[in-house]
Amino acid sequence: MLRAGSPSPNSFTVAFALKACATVPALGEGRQLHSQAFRQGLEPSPYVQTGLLNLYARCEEVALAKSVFDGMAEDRNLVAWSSMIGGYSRVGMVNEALDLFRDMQAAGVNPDEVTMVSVISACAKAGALDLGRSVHAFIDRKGITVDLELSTALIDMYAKCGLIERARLVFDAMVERDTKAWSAMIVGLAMHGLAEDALAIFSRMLQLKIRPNNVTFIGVLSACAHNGLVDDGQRYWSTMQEMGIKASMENYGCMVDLLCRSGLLDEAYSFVTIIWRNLLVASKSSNRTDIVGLASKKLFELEPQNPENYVLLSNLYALNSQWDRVRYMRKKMKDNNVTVVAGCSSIEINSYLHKFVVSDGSHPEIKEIRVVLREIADRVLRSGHKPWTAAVLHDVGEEEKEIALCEHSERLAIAYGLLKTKAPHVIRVVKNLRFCPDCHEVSKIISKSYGREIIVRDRVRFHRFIGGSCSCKDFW
DNA sequence: ATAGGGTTAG
Repeated sequence: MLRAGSPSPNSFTVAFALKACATVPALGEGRQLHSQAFRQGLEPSPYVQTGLLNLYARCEEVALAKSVFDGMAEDRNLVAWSSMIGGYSRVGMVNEALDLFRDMQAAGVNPDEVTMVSVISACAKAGALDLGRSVHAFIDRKGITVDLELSTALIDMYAKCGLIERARLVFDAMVERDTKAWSAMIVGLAMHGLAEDALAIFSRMLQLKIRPNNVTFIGVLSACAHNGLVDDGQRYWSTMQEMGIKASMENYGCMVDLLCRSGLLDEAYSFVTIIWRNLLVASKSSNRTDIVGLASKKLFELEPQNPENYVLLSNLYALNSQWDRVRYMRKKMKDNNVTVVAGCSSIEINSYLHKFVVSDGSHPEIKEIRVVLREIADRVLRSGHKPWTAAVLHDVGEEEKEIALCEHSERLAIAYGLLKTKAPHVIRVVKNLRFCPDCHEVSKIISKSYGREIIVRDRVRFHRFIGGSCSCKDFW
């Protein structure tokens, strides 16, 4: 159209083209459209504005989205607010999303079900149960329609926040369910180790002729993996092929996991050679140094710049007290100019999320937090644990321990929780860092010495520690 | 004829 020279695009044309870019998403093309719109003088149109805002929000360019949003000043309507909140939610900037949600109400704009999807999904990402519950109450109070998408977001939120029963209630109340809704429920149940329920739901889904997709099978296969159902898992894998559903990288990963957990390491190895990293994770506790060596070699050949590989292998060595190798990994990272984005733990107190990263001294109450860490260490020592375990809980001088273990984000978050919350007795910590070998052991010990329940959620599922007993099915 | 939303292993 531009090449033909006529007709000239108008605000409709640009808005539609922007939507296309947002859907792909295609940031480069979108930016060209932005300048095109500017040259054509179409930028002031509210539809072009929200088109641009949404383009940047969907491309996870929150700074750009925010600048468009700020430029809209008086023209901010429901769509603009929702799109911006969705942008923050998408990149995990939960507090920003929720602040904006409050600003929106203060500005007198009433949220609708689309807005609430982003808000609920922000709570899900954060594992913020109290917030999520109060937002759900808000939805009911305002009479906002809980439609298909919002129900799915609620299922996901309750599942990720640990209330699988509530997730189930939302699912059961739905009048219409599509593939994503079923998948959210199945993945949620799998995450909680409820394989039987997950598989029952899946077979109901098939009976109702709802077509599953690869995400559904992630739930199904991980449910099998968590519960040692190798044969079932392999059967579902065939089902997936028979249904013509193309396996994603994650699906392959589930299979490797499934086989490794049942001790079938050699089968996993030959199952698919491209999933070297999964193999590396799974061979952590297998003493198969041959597989560890080969997989890490392959990994570094394939992805020399991916910090996860270095962290994973470093933690693996730390777990086996091979400190010279840990040091070597650090050096190798430095030499290859690889930097790690620190893992983050967060804890929700009075509807606000406090985030911690490893060795982070920037928290305003860090002094008090360190006091609690020391107090925890004392208690742990008194309750008969090895000095080493206690040393893990607060800063240690010895280089080796320091490398692997000092002031983990999770411990900082737990200490802060103990500092700020007397009741209820449950501490919920959300953790992003993967491949962390010692966290769950330590959480269990802290839980026992304080007689308080600590729930740690990582990307995998919940680990519940109650006074020393552990309901986690395959506690490492 | 125009805008915003949900599920993804370890």
